[in-house]
Amino acid sequence: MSAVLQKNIEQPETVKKILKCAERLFATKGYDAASIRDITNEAGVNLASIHYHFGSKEKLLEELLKKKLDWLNQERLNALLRLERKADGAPLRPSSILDAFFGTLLKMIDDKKNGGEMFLKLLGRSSLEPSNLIWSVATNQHTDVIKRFKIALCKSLPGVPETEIVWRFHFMLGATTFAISGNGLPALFSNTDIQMENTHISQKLLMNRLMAFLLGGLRAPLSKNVNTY
Amino acid sequence: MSAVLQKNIEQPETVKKILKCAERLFATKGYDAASIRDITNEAGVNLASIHYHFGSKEKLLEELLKKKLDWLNQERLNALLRLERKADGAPLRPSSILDAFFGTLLKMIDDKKNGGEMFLKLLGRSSLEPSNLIWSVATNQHTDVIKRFKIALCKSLPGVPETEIVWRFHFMLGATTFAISGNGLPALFSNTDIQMENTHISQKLLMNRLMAFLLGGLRAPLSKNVNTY
DNA sequence: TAATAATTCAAACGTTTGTTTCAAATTTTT
DNA sequence: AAAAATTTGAAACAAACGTTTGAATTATTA
Repeated sequence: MSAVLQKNIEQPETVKKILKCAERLFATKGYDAASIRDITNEAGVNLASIHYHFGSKEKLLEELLKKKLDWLNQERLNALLRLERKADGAPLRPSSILDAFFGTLLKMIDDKKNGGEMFLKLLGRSSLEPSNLIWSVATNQHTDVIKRFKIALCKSLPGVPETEIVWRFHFMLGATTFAISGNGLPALFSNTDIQMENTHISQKLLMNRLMAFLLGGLRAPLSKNVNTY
Repeated sequence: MSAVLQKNIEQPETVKKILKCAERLFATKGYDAASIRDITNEAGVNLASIHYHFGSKEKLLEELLKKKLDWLNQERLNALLRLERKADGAPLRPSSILDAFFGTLLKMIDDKKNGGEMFLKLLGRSSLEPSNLIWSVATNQHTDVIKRFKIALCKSLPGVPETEIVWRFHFMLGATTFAISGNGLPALFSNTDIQMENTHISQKLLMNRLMAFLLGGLRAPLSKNVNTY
């Protein structure tokens, strides 16, 4: 009987090994370029085991993303609820909201045991891929979490139109994605006079830098022409 | 004799058709997913013509990116030089510099004739791809242009450390990339209460929004902890 | 117009891809 | 211990991939 049908009862050794290697290979080589032979070879399991345990290569990626996204958005929601409980009805500070949303994400970088950095690279890559698989695994739970953050931001920034906040949310996602998986800048400035601390980016330092940037962008004065559309 | 060796003498009809279709297909499906059969079929040319005219599929992508990047960075440089000539030695306003760099990029969206929007999507996608092909076509000319902008920003923002400016440059690139090729947000907020004008984003409106955000991020107060590294 | 070069064409090449098959091995249940 | 279900294993599958070939065709040159 195929194991695809019975889920979450236990995680056999083989499944764990596949998930771990698939995560790293998808992140480093990209989904298309990482073949299931690469994955099974590196995991030391049989070629057919991916189809046996997951059904297909695409299902494997979906499960990978879904599992971590579920966890991430639950963490985000918890952080937001904690803030709102403490604020007791009052609007939150924008920096607190960003910290709950993007800070929770960035904290995963240092989760080496669970391959946090690999996941973040994979997440960033998937966000721009045309197949849009990242959004196909977005459940109602995820969109609900996003919506709660949007509402919190609107309350936190009265006077800024909701549409504007949504756009800036979008921009912040882009900046964060590049901050995580952007291999662009180091390459761009290699062999020049800038020395980047890119061998291992300290999560705390990167987070401080990114947060200052995001907050500045989020709170930027509105363009005069925005409402003349 | 292979046409790969003799360049820029003229652009046969076949080459133009290939470039046009390849640009759109690479942008919409991604480099891996867009097969040379897709391209040649849609272009109405023979399967072998890609190898005859370009040498390989990868060379085709390289040529595609290189041609437009050359043009883009030349435009950027011209805009910057124009600003510096007018300023006559004085530091430029940050908004002017961002306008020269990112504004020049965003203007390409409306260049329908030359498939500007398709190129921008392709550019954004390529930036995060692990193969890092986008940086392999970066000539000295390109890095020189980037470096000039970095210097201009440093002059424009005394008191902000160069390293910080480089990072914020990185963040701005990410936000801009998502602004262009981010299919994330519309999907995220579909079926909700937000209506996005996403069928065709007005370049001018998007640019105003993005510029306000970038400028806010660039000029954000420095995080206290940044220099305690 | 004859000769030469450049281009197009259909067909096939050898790999690699994700997937399937079915028997062997292992684990679990009875 | 016997039986049943689950998991692994090696091999092969069909399809799609980028690439190559060599003859036919078109364009250029002499």
